[in-house]
Amino acid sequence: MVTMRDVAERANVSIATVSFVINGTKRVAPETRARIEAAIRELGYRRNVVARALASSRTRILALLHPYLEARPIATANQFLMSAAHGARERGYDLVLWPVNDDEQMSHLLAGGLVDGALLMEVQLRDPRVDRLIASGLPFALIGRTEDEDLPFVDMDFTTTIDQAVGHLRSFGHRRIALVTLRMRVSTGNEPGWIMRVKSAYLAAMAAAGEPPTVITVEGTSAGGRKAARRLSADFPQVTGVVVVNEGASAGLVKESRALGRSVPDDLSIISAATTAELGEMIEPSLTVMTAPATELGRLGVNALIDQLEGVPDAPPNILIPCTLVSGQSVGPAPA
Amino acid sequence: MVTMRDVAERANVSIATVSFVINGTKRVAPETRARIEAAIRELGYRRNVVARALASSRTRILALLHPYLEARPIATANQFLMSAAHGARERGYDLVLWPVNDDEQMSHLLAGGLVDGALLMEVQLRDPRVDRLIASGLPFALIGRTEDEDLPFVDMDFTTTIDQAVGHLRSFGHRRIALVTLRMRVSTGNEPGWIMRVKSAYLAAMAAAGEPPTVITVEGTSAGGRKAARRLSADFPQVTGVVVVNEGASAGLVKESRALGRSVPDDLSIISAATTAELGEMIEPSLTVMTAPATELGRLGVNALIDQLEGVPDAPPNILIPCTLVSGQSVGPAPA
DNA sequence: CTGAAAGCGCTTACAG
DNA sequence: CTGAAAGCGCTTACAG
Repeated sequence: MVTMRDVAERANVSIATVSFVINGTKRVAPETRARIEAAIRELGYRRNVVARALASSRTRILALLHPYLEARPIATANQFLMSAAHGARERGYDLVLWPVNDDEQMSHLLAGGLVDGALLMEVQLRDPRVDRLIASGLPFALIGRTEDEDLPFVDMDFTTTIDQAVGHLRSFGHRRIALVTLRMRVSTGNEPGWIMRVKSAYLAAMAAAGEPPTVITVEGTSAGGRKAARRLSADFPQVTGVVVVNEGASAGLVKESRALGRSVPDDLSIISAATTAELGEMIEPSLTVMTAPATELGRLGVNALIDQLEGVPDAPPNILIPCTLVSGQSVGPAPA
Repeated sequence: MVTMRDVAERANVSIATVSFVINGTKRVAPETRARIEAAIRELGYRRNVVARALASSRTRILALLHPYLEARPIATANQFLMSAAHGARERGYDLVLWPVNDDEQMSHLLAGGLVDGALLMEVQLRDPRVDRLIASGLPFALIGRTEDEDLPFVDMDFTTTIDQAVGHLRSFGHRRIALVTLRMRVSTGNEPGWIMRVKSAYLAAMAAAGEPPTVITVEGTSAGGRKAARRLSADFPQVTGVVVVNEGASAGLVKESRALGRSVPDDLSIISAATTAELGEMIEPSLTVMTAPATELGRLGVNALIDQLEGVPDAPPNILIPCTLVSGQSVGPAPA
């Protein structure tokens, strides 16, 4: 292994000077710099990240924490990861996906000193991970919001998204519009904050429209989606439009509705929000979707975190971004 | 931050002794150990992972490298990640997903000293990453195989999988059976090794059956799947059975076949291999799938890597695991 | 069974 | 503009 010492010897300087040119932390005479850079090239030197981390007490590694990786489809989560990783790299950081499933693993990660900061996805209304994060003193940013919104976050703009989804259906003449969203098998408060926010936005939109609301929550699986279809058909036959905010259940909902003899979109119009266009295309008929702003959120989230780490003075305020409508074949005129 | 020194002082021992009890690396008198453990508890001490890494030149961090995260659906990749992460943790390691997209990032990762080893997914026949890995001296294990199979790997057993898929279709009376697999936009040799292996296995199976082969390669998207359906319908109308090994294209293939007036499975039977059951359920009709052994491969891969790191003498030989058939509604008797 | 000390490969005041 | 040196928080021969 070639170390900074090797480079220093070859360039006839001290290791401090080598460090200065590598990091650009101090002015170095051009000729000296050139000699050092040549030595680095010739030796193929690469700075040891671990030693640097110990000496500077900064690792420049950021952890992305996502709790539900095994449980549900996560088409958007990968977009988020890649976007955040790119953003991190541009600013000299590595962002890695760190599987963390329990308290012990969380402690290990937080106390180990291996990451400079954390990006939390699927934030819950009352999120014990956030408490730990705060207690540990590790800088973090949230993708999503807790109950109180005084922590640094970026998030989807659910109000705008739901308004647009409902508005889109209403523009096709639909009046009875249901919401199908996610049910978690966790205690109240431990569910992702977006579920509550989606419901609120939906209820507000229906109130504004003067129509009665219908909320159905099911698991984020095809089986969950089928269950939702049966409930809609059996208990709410008047409903002609559905807003789904449940990535994993959308396919099952469409399939089972059709199996029950309800044509999509002739009998039932469906719009799936907070998902990807590619996922919508997998379904028959291709879903009208509202694509999640995963790429934008990834960048914003990681930048918010790094701003914080680097003490950027005018860190931007918390930001909300709505989903984007992509028309498919699952929305049509309300049946007469 | 509470350090080992703090613990040592409180327990009236040297930091060496603290280190010994934390790591269990040396016999320590029971009373001393108890005193130290009490001090650790009382101070809430957690070992600094970075310092440990520098001192021991081991970080106990493993990187999972996956090149195509942005490009294609990766339902199985997450299963793999979670399984490997669990396996790593049981042996005292952390396994993280490290987004690496180019040479520079690869060098950074390999030379930085931050990871003890790497697990490579989507291995190509001639994989430049493998060359770099070898050159860097970093231990690694492959999920998949390069052209020459002399490197440590675990992989799917494509021969058995394809034999079973073809056999399953033939047991329903199908004779003309096509293969739909993945086309990469990369130069030959740089494509994932499994593509070639799947083709070979398929060709061998058809030869054994005495039937002419039909191979169609398309992108791993819904659009790619639709294209495959059109080609099948237009150019190979005699084909009544299809084996798909292209996770992202399976939905499009089914959709477009039906749109072309070909019922699944009445006119066309489809079996999708190397995917997940949940993905199969999203499609109408639910696909008969062969689920990828992602969980097993994750464990085996990470164990092979750790065995190597720890110099386990009888490291198991390379292992191949076939997919598992899960019947859906997409396979039926061949049309008369 | 325990400790003193060197060392892992860097960064960073401090001095010149 | 450059260098000598302390220090980051551990591990690990070595000695006793």
